[in-house]
Order: sequence, then structure tokens, then C-alpha cells
Amino acid sequence: MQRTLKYAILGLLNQNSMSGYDISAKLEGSLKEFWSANHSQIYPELKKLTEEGLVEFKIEITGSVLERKVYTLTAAGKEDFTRWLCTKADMIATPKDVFRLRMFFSNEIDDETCLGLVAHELEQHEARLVHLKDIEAGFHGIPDRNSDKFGDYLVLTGAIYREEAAIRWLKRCAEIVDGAQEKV
Amino acid sequence: MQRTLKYAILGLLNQNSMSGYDISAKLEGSLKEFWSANHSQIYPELKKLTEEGLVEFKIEITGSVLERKVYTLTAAGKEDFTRWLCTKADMIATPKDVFRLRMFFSNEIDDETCLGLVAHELEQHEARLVHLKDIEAGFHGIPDRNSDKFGDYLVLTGAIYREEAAIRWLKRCAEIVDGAQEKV
DNA sequence: CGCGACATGTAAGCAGTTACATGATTAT
DNA sequence: ATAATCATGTAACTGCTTACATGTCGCG
Repeated sequence: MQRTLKYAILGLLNQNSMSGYDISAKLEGSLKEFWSANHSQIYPELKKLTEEGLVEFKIEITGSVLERKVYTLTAAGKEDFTRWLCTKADMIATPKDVFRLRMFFSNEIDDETCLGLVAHELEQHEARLVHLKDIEAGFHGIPDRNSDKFGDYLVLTGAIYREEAAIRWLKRCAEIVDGAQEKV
Repeated sequence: MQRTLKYAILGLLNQNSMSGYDISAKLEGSLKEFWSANHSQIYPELKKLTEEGLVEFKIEITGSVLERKVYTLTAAGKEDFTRWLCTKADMIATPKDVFRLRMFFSNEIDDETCLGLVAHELEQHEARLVHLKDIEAGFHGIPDRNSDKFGDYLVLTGAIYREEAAIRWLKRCAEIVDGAQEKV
């Protein structure tokens, strides 16, 4: 029982009070490189956190009737989050990857199909890398150590390194399959 | 509904007939870098695959009474697996990573604690890399394109690249946190 | 007046983890 | 004998995805 989504939400609320909709948007933004959740998971979790006394909300009205629940961390919520944040944890066991599973069985795939699969995967990682580099260009140097942007920058760097490694590997895969082909 | 475990099992049975226990062991071996499952997930899945007519089993006796169900792919199973294997898929959306989530909120952590967390994570990735390099040393060059070892080698290379990227990033994190500290 | 963004929720089902439960075989 | 490994299963629960369901607000 890790309740990681709980801490993702508490962490965001620690930065700013916001609604479930806003949290949903954040998880579609810079966080989505390493954590994501649908609104169908976020709203029930917020309800649970309210019952646990870690967050509280007040209702705001946008326009004339549209309700918006703006959540804020309670002192207990802040404490729980801080405790989690500073806790050393075991490295994640298995980052599951369907593409790598396919490649594990690649001896059953003919060269042409295999190179097609690799090219398809490569395209997607290259597009992602371009996107990440675009975001990186928006940072001018390393953000202030105490600003929210600091963690943002760290994990962006991590995502870039990760994509670069994936691309390097995929190119190596193509090379190996091609090389094995030529030897015949 | 992806049923990825289904295809992991079919793929292993395509290599060799084996029991649920053997499949469990394989998923603790070289596959565990990108797919894993407990026996409590494997046995019910094998039951389901049998009902679907994709695998069949015969009971072997080890010793005098201990039963062992040895599963084999049926023609339908082989066909289903092959179709899946050659299918292009979208890249996985979010490889969830709790450590990166912590780092996202790192502006809330003091330098010493933060460097401790990074060092702890780094240790684990370095140990993993050593382990992977050991396995790599057991391969003498690239295995035959048509052997089971071929895919094994490809994904091992991928795991090494991945760990190297993680290590490079963690060292960069330490550098950045240290750098930000000195500036004060 | 229609479309996209804002806003919140529930239900059903699949995937995965932890714990419960049992027993045989082999090596020390 | 006793511990590690072989061997198979179920139950309860958490986590996550997809689909269902509803309604407002602002812009063109």
C-alpha cells in the first residue's frame, strides 16, 4: 500500500490551493513524464483525503452557478506530506514496458517487421524528446533552489536523459538486426 | 484491455513447454527488467488461457506424488501470440516513478536530506548496473539472430542503457543541488 | 447556436499485490 | 530433523482504466 497518488495530490496542494480539475491538468503537464491519473481517480481520492482530515475545501463560484471546490492542505496534511517526501524508498522493481517485451521475443519476428516496429517506437521517442527540449528551452539556466520550478527542472532533465537512452538503444537494436541480416 | 501478461506467458511457452512455476522463475530472471508477475497472477491466467484454448497441459509427476502441470501452446495460441508480436503499438504513456515524484517536490527538502535521497537511489542503480554488466559478460558477442538468446541480449542492452541514463541523471541532480547550495 | 474548455462525479471491470493455505522433495 | 526449494492454488484488497452521466461558461 503505497498511496502514491495521495502524495502527488498533497504535494501539488502544498504548492498552491487548487481544484480537482486543476490537479488533473497538472498531471497532464510536466508531471506526466513520471506520474499520471485520470479525473475518475482524482475526485474520489480528494474525497478520501478530506475524510482523513489531510485536506479541506471551500466552494467557489465561477460565473453565476458553476461550482468549484478549492482544496487546501491542513496542518496534518502538510506534516504527512513532508514525512513522505523525506523518506528513503526502495527503487521501483519493474518499470513495465510492452515494447521491450516484444523485443525479448524478437527472434520470432522477421527482419523487416522487426525494423518496422523499432522505427515506429523510435519515431515516438524522438517526437517526445523534441517536445521535452522545447520545454527545456523555456528555462533560462537552473531555477532558484527554493522555487517550485526547481523540481520541475530536475525531472525534466531526467526525462530528457531517459528519452536519449531509449533512442540510443532503439538505434542499436536496428543496427544489430541489420547486422545479423547482413551476416546471412 | 491489453492482456500483456497473457502474451508474456504465450511467448515463454512458445520457446519451451513449461509449468506455472517455471514461468514464475523466468519472470524473476532476465525478463524482470521490464515485466514481472507473482505466481498468484500466473496460475489464474494459465487457467484462463486453457479455457480459451490457447494452451493445454499434461500432468507430470516429480518424485512419487508431486504434480506438475506442463503447459504447451496450441495452434490457436501460437497464432494469437504471433499476431500480437508483430503489432505496432503506442509508446507507453507514463512509466511511473516514485523517486522522480519526490524530486519534483525537491524544493521542499533541505540540501542534506535531498543529497541523501539521491545517494540512496544512486547506490541501488549502480548495484543494478554491476549486476547487468555481469550478465552481459556471459554473452560472447551478439547471439544468433534466430535463437532465444537474441531477444535476451537486446533487452539486456536496453536495461544497461536505461541504468546508465538513470545514474547520469542522479549524478547531475547531486551536482545541481550542491551547486545551488554553494551559490548561497 | 454550437463548440471547446471548465467542472464534478459514479460504475464496472481489469491488473496487480499481499496474504492465506497446503503439501512434497531434496540437500545439509 | 530442518531448511530451502519445488509446486499449486484462492481471497481480499489496492490501483488504475474506460465508460457512463451531467451540467456551465465563454467565445465566435
